[in-house]
Amino acid sequence: MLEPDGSTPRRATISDIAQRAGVSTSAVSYALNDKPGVSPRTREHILAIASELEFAPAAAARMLSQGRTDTVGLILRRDPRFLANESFFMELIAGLEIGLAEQRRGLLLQLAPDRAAESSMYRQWKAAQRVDAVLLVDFERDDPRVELVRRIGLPAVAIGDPSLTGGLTTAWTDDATGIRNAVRHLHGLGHRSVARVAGGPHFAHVHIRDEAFAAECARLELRHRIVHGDFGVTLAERHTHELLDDAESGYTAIVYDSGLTAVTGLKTARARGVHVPLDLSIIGWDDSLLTTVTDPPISVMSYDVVEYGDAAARLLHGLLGGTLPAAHLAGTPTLHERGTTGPVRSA
Amino acid sequence: MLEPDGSTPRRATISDIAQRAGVSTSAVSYALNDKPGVSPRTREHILAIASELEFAPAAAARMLSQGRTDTVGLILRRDPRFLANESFFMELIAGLEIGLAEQRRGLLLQLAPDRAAESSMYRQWKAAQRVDAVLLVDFERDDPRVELVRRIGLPAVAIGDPSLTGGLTTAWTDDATGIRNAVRHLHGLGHRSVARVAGGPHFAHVHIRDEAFAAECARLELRHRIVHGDFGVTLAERHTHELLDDAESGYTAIVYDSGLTAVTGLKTARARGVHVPLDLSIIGWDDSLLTTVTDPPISVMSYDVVEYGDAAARLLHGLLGGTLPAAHLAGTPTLHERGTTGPVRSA
DNA sequence: CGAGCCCACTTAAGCGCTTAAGTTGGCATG
DNA sequence: CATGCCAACTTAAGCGCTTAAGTGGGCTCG
Repeated sequence: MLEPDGSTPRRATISDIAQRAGVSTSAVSYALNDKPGVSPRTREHILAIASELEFAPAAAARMLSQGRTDTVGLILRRDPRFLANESFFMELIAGLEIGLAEQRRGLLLQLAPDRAAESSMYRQWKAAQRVDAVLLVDFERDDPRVELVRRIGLPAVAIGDPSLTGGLTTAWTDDATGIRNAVRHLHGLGHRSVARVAGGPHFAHVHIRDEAFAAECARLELRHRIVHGDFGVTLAERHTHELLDDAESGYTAIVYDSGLTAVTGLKTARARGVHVPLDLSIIGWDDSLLTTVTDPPISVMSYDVVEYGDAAARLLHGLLGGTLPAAHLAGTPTLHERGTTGPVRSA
Repeated sequence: MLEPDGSTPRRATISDIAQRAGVSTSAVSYALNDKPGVSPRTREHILAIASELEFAPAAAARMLSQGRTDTVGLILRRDPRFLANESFFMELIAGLEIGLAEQRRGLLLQLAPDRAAESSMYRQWKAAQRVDAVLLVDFERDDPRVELVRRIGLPAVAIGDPSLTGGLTTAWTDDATGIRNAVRHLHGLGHRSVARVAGGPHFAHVHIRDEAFAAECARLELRHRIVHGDFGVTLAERHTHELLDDAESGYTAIVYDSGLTAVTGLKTARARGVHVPLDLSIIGWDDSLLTTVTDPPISVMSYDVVEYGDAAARLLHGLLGGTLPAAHLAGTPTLHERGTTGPVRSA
């Protein structure tokens, strides 16, 4: 493909095709886009030449004249150093890619250090028409992005609970039902005093799990308690100690809000000589290698995140196709029982 | 920002600015791009109007007339389901983003199911001028992508060992020196019989580590052996058993090629009643949560992957700026000693 | 004091597509 | 056999920028 002089050849344009085929560029355009206006014979001829030249329409030219980019944006507002700790994002991205690939759309990825940077990036993308739509993750309560994308007219698909996405097209997982099932399961095993080590309460999903957890415990008349941390190791450890110190309450099960905190809880309990699961049952959240390599492996509430991403991509396709915004349930976390849950040791 | 009728306002173009400022569009263009041709007074005036209108140049128009997209592409040829297992990629992406953000470039991310799909995506990107350059990861020996990007004239930065990237601009980490140091460290601890549980031998970095490992062991007159797997749990377990079964060789240390395999090795040894690190020292590769949550935490060879990505982004900037291709050392894996390495138990 | 020069602009062309609005020539129709 | 119509095209305009090539007026300088 190199020219005699060693330079890269000029890429083919529709004009080149037109010239070779002896037609106008518009005929070529019609043929390539499968639109009426050319005879089957001519169309085939044009298509043949196009493929011979390995033609692909210049993305920029298409964008400019069509006003669409076939690209969607995703901004992750996370510390780059900790991003990799959450396999959730990588799985979500994987799922998104699967869905987007089918739609022949690309994914423009960006990290933002803070909320201001994130917002200005959305504005920027909108103003520069860099993306056709965006995906919103990591919802918080009263998330300002809902209002923002609406105001600037940037199509968006939210990945989070519908109660917080303000009517945007939403892909969600039913965490409330999930945690209710977790509580019920523990209740069934004989646990009567359970705790929850939660993430930051400003996160929407944390709040939702809080409410459902408390409600279900109350319904089943379980003694219960929730402590809020930040998904980090330090607080998870401290909170686990706190709960285990509380002999009066005698918690026999703890539900953690992530895989990492659950692992931390397991180690902490172990270090105190508390046997898991005989003395204490532990349930984590979200499946990952982390929770499977411990000894014993940790029982977790989880759902298929890759599929979740795929579902979001489909919703996005619908949205851009004109479907009206709606929430779409993409899964309910299910208990994957492994080695850290069991019946209460008979007193 | 909504019009009275509820529709989104038309975004501002340079014509709008030109009109308001009472100048031509070219004057606006010169002003916005900081080029000569407008007086400071006019420039300021134009800039003021632009910011008032929240103007951002249409990316597509820019691309079309400039022939550049300010976007770089990254294709990951990995099974979406397993992608998240390697925190490496997420960290690398994080690093890339840091570097790219400074250059005001975006990252177009794509997953590919196989090599054919990957190759055709590069061609596609090149033909459609979707990206200015690409980043190449996961190098294999005789990697066909080196030839491909050269032939189609797609600027590329390779992330891998220079011996395999065929003269492309390359960011690399010195795995050979890394593993030599690991071997030396073990030797210093008194180990005289060491093994290596490696990943798939078609991977470039695996091969490089193999060679350096063998050479260093030979130099230090250590009994040694390498077994090749696939970075997966099943083979890692089998191989660990195999090595520990080999009483004659009496391996007292095993170096694994990843975090996951090291964790697997630790579990396997434990299950056999082999004490780590008293009976067996274990070294993993690449830092991740996985290796820190085990008990004991695993000693690993690692380097700063985020920085690695950042370095790659910088190289890319240079490449697009006309710097000649060169290899750039971005780090040497260093031993992070934690709980799985120790002196040989005196016999 | 006129020639020439340069600064600060404008005009116009072009990037590679899409698409609305012509323009044919062939055919059926009354 | 003139009329009209439709399929199969072409022409031309436009998307929103960049930039090479003008243009005119104020200035310097001999």
